[in-house]
Amino acid sequence: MQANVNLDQILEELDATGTLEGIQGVIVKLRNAFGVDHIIYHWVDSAGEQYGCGTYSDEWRDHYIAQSYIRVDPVVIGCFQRFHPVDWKRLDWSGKPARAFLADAMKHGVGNQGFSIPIRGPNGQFALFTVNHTCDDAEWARFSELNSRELILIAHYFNRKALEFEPERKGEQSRALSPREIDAMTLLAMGYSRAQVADTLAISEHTLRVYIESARFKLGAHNTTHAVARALSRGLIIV
Amino acid sequence: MQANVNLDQILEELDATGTLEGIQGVIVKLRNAFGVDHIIYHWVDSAGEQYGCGTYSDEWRDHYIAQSYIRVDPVVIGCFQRFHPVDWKRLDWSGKPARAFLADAMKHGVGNQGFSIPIRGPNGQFALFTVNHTCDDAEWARFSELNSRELILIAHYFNRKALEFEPERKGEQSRALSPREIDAMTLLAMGYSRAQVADTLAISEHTLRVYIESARFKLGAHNTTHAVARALSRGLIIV
DNA sequence: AGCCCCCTCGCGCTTTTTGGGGAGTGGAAA
DNA sequence: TTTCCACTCCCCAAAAAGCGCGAGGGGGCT
Repeated sequence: MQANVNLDQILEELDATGTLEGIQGVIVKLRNAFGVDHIIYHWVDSAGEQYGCGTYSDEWRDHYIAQSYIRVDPVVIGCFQRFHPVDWKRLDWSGKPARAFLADAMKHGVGNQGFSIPIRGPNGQFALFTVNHTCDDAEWARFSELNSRELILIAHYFNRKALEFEPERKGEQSRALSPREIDAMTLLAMGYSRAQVADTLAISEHTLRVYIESARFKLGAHNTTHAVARALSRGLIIV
Repeated sequence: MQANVNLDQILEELDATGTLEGIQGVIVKLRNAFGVDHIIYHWVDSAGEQYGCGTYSDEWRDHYIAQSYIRVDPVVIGCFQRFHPVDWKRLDWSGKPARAFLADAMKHGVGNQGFSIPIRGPNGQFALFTVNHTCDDAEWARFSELNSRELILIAHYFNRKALEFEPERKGEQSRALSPREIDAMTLLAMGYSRAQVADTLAISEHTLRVYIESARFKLGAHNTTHAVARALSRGLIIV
């Protein structure tokens, strides 16, 4: 295990690729460069959709999905509440399902040492970049200390690339909301009732209603809650 | 403007500090090291609370907050929908309020060139790390290309530090939603009416109501729309 | 000048949502 | 074992949201 990596070159190659196969190729190169067992980029969508890319065996990946391990995996759970990269040893493996999961993972060739970086994008996107290896604690500590910064950057670039593959971002361009509509949506998102919003904006409740309906129409929303949700996830309003 | 920075040393110092003043000191050092006009770390809370740290003048900061510029600022709005660092020139400054904001900003000593990095943490936390300067486009392009990676890393470390200071993170760790509550919130955010949600989840509408109320309670929300908005901005659900 | 959009306001009506109760199961943790 | 919590079901009255019909002034763009 040695960190003999030309970061620039790898990031450039990642940047240049336009296919999933290309990304997979970069991952393999990265693994070889770092001299570790596995590198995985794991995209987690809360709708239950997952998209993975990495050097784990196909069996393990399929097994992971089939078992819904994502709801058990301490790496995912732990990283989801953290910001900084985390060593697997510092996670909570005490639960019974967690230990069963770990045993199962090792049986499928997952190494005993791991280092995962949580990454978050717009609209609640969440992903994990993981480096996995088999070695003793001291060696692993040395490795992760040496390379953590490079790995953070690599994780960042991977996610940036992954977001490019996100399908619907470009097609769905909605008209921008008017200032009053933004006010209305914002206050509604803050929990105000229509009466309170109208009062806050110093307009009649009917006028407010017009704004809400107009915003709903522009956003293609079925109801107020939907409109607020869309405005939020499109970044049109900030609460 | 020169990039004569000892990244390791600065990050170490940041890591070692335990006070806001210390962070402020690191920012000033960073600014001097990079030789730019301003460096700002700007935290935007899901409750609308802001917390800033940087070299902008106090007047500008207070003015920014007083004017609720956060809802106008194209940097905030633009970064909120993006993942990768963004040059201010690539943002949409066409709106009238945006231009007024820009003029106001420049009057308060904000430079014409900027480079902002969006950062996201757990529970929908969002922050911006910004480098600001006054120079021509070519020089700025050279600078940002040279330093973008270092800046990403620095932004990452700043946010990590900022999360340590977050007071209520530990106290007000809003209880996570139960699976059914997440289902309910998600479907509501997708625009379904209660009847449709109940139907989709194959439960009675009354039962659904219990979930919604429970979720509302857990999220400290005044009404359903508020609950959905909070769940969204905390990253508990994704639409 | 005409068009389109933004802002503002009115009344009445139907449907949906909400808030106040209460009640029972099963599983997991203390 | 008891005590939580998640999950399921029910009634009723009040509040809120949605939908229909209107109306007019102002600003900007072509």
